[in-house]
Amino acid sequence: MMNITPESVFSALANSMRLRCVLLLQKNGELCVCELTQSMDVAQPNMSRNLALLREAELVSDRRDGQWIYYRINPDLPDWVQSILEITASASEKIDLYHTDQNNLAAILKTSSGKRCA
Amino acid sequence: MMNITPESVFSALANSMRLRCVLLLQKNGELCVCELTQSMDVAQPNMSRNLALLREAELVSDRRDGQWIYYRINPDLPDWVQSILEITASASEKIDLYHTDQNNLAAILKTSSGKRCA
DNA sequence: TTGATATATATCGAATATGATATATATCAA
DNA sequence: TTGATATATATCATATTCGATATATATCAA
Repeated sequence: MMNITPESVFSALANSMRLRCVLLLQKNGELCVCELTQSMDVAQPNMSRNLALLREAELVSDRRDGQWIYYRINPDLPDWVQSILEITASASEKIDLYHTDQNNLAAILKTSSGKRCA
Repeated sequence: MMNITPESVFSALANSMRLRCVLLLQKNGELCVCELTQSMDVAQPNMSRNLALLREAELVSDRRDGQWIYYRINPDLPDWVQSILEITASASEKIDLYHTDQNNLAAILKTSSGKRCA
């Protein structure tokens, strides 16, 4: 639909919540909305809305599996976008907030062994 | 003043005019405000305002030389930001608008041989 | 069918960003 | 000094973004 351009990529990533989503997805592969919502401790409609924006920017893609909708980094991203995401992930390692998200997610994934979400 | 973070970088670049400035500066080194303004054919206060935002985000630095204020890409950028700018420049080569800016600038630099601005 | 869960969408108000215009400041040249 | 040029800042109206809330949709299980 919409072409991926530097401006569209930067606009999509110029928001803390969307950036946190992208970092979690990049590090952990596919995640469902409730896992993202719980890891980041945000309101579900807000999460859905920002995931929709990331999807419209073509940075992520989704698939339904039963009740759950799994999001992942769009596997067909142009090389330059993938490079930007990798650089961003590496630069974000110094920032506490992202560690908290990752730790929360790890706890959720461990606890829910088998069944998703609480 | 303000720390450079992925979010601050993306916010600064998530605007067409600021992105065009950054690309021109990256490709041509130091440029004064009037050169940028004329190359991009935008209003001068708008240009100054967006350059100020880029400066506050620490993506560019400036120096005064007489009546002119020259902007350049901040030479002390962290490596990861420099990498993002390089990737962006390369990805932007397919986009016409940036070529127009560059061509306009080239014409201005050629014409004004010696003295800056019209 | 009913109820529960997961997710999306609509709406609204507050906050923020934006471009246009007017004005101020700084430098230079005469 | 005066006037011209280069740039910055202030103001304002509009547009966009954002989070919160309410509601709708979709799937599953009973």
